[in-house]
Amino acid sequence: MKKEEAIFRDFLKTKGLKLTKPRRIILNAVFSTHEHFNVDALYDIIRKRHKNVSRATIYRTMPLMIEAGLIKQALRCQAKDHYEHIFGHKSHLHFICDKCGKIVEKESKQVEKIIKDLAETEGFEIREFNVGAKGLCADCRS
Amino acid sequence: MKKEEAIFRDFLKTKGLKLTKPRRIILNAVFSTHEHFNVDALYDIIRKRHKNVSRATIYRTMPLMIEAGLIKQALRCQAKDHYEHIFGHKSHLHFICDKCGKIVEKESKQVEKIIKDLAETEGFEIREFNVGAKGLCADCRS
DNA sequence: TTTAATTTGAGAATCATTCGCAAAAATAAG
DNA sequence: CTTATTTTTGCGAATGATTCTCAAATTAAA
Ligand SMILES: [Mn+2]
Ligand SMILES: [Mn+2]
Ligand SMILES: [Zn+2]
Ligand SMILES: [Zn+2]
Repeated sequence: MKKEEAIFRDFLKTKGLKLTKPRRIILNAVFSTHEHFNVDALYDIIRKRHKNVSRATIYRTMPLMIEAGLIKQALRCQAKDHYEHIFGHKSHLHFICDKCGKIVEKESKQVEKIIKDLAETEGFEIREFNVGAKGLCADCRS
Repeated sequence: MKKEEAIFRDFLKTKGLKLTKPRRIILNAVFSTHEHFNVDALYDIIRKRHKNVSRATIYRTMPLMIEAGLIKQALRCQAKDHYEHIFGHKSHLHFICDKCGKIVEKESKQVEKIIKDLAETEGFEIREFNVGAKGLCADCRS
């Protein structure tokens, strides 16, 4: 059993929930990608594998995987929520190109540290960072 | 004429657009608040003043005011886009409480500087920062 | 196998935002 | 002050992502 599956199973158990077949299929789809994804993308991946899971179930599963600490809401693009892995990935910030939609990722321990400190002085408990900027990517500028 | 109106008028002129009555009403509503606002909130403010502007027009005006540099998309809350002033306000980051919805603002020149530098090395031109975190506010933790 | 609790799929319902279009307003010209 | 041209507006319909409802299916326990 893959590590993320163990994490998910354990999380579900603490909530009195079950690691069902559809949930396992969704989990595999989620961790088969290495980019940002949205519900429709997962739906397509699952269909291509000749599995069948309804969109409703995918929608219902995202918050569970977020609460389990496996994924997070990364950004909103084309009116859709996009997610990304947390498990096995470093935190980073996003530069989103308004013109072509491209997303550039950058790491910065510093930014995160500063935000953490600010949160602490405020008594705020951070669950999910959301750091980035919108604008024009290098290609679209020229 | 207030400064923001002059800015808006000048911006519109460069685009061959007109500073109409509805646009002026919306502008006043926008700058009558000093908090984050959404389209419905503006609609209510306008109605209370016995003016009448359709939601469609408000929706159409937001992108104009953004491009004019007067406001920005601040965050998304309860499935609605929320905006805030840029003109006359310092840039800041948002801590959003998942439980009660409260938003705490914090300034940090440092964070902005680091992000700017990262963008520069990437050749990315920033138009709008989006920095913050979601979690639990001090009140909701206890 | 029986039972009780949870989950699922299908489609309907929501709801913010966008669109289409004919009527109104703004601006320029005469 | 007209007339002509362009832009804008309001209305309501359309869109589309997400959520909800609920009966049937699955799961795990007894
Ligand atoms: Mn990312
Ligand atoms: Mn703010
Ligand atoms: Zn681009
Ligand atoms: Zn709170």
